[in-house]
Amino acid sequence: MIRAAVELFAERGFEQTTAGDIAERAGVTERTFFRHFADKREVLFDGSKTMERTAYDAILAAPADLSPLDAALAGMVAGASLLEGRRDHAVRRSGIIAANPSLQERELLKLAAMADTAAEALRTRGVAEPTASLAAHSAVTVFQVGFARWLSTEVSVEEPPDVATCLAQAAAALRALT
Amino acid sequence: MIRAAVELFAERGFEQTTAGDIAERAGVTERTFFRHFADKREVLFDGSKTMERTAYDAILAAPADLSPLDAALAGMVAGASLLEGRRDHAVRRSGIIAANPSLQERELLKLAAMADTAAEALRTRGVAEPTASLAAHSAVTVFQVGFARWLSTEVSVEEPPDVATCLAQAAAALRALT
DNA sequence: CACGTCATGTCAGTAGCTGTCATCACTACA
DNA sequence: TGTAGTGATGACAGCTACTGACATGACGTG
Repeated sequence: MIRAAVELFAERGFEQTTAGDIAERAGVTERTFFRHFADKREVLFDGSKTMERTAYDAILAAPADLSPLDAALAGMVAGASLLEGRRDHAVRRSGIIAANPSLQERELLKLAAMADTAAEALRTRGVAEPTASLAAHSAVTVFQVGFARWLSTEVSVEEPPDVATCLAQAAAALRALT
Repeated sequence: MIRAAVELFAERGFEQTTAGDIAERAGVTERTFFRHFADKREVLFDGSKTMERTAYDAILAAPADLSPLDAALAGMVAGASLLEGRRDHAVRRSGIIAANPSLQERELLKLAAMADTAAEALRTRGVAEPTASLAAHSAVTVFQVGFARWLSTEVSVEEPPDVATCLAQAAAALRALT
């Protein structure tokens, strides 16, 4: 169903695709579609929970002497690494989301959830508020900026971009702010 | 209509209130409601455009020797100042939004729009990417954290909290991250 | 072979939202 | 004063996202 949805969204656009269309191409009923996905948008955000947990675990597993921001960033790198081998898919998905405000909303909600989870992990590490929230949000911002850069770099210049490298660059730019 | 909507959302909750209910209490038709608001959620985000523009103008008007982050923060303070005298309303609105994920999505979209606008203002000031985006997003994060703190401080302790003060505290905590 | 349970199909219904046309107030201008 | 244009609203039909309820069939377990 995910594959069917991505295909259709890419062909006709998100709004022009009905839930029935996706179900039909996937060979199931519309009702069945809504039993697997809470709503039509959710079909594009299947792996978000996994990424969230991965980041959470990585933050807890980070060396104890890391600063809150560095620990949160380690979580982001771990989460982003999950997509390392699937750049083409990520690019197409990103294009679909960029073309539709309601999908952007959903993406922002997922990122906010990741920030909340990261803050929770930092608190478990003993970081107090509002430092935990600020570090988590900052790390997610770095994730956004670095990830976008990773997606936008041309592959034609045969220099295979690395997610972790892009995030590190964004992190460096963030530190330069103060 | 905005007043009618806020009342009903507070009484029965967002999902339990239909667009027809709001329209009826406001003395208009459901169709008329949707002519004024793009969707049911939008009724809670009426002033967001104004705040966005205020922040944009303030960033452009900020002293030229301010750092990107400080200029962006000046914009946030200017935007937040619009709500200075309406804390009670902001608190009630915040409670409604916190109780509904789809409203949180919309709020995140508005904040992202503010971040984009702030980044645009910074670029106009001559700030390059990705510094502009990072500074803008960081400033919005400070806005979120500081604003939440402003809303959560008890009024009973007769110490009238100041929006700008709350934002300044959050900004200080952000700087302490690095 | 009987039984539970789990995924799916079917059907009816609600609500968010949109297009279209008619109506009505208000304004401008002859 | 009359008339034409403009903008807001009401009325109505229609589509689609999503949900609840019930029936059916596959499958593993005893």
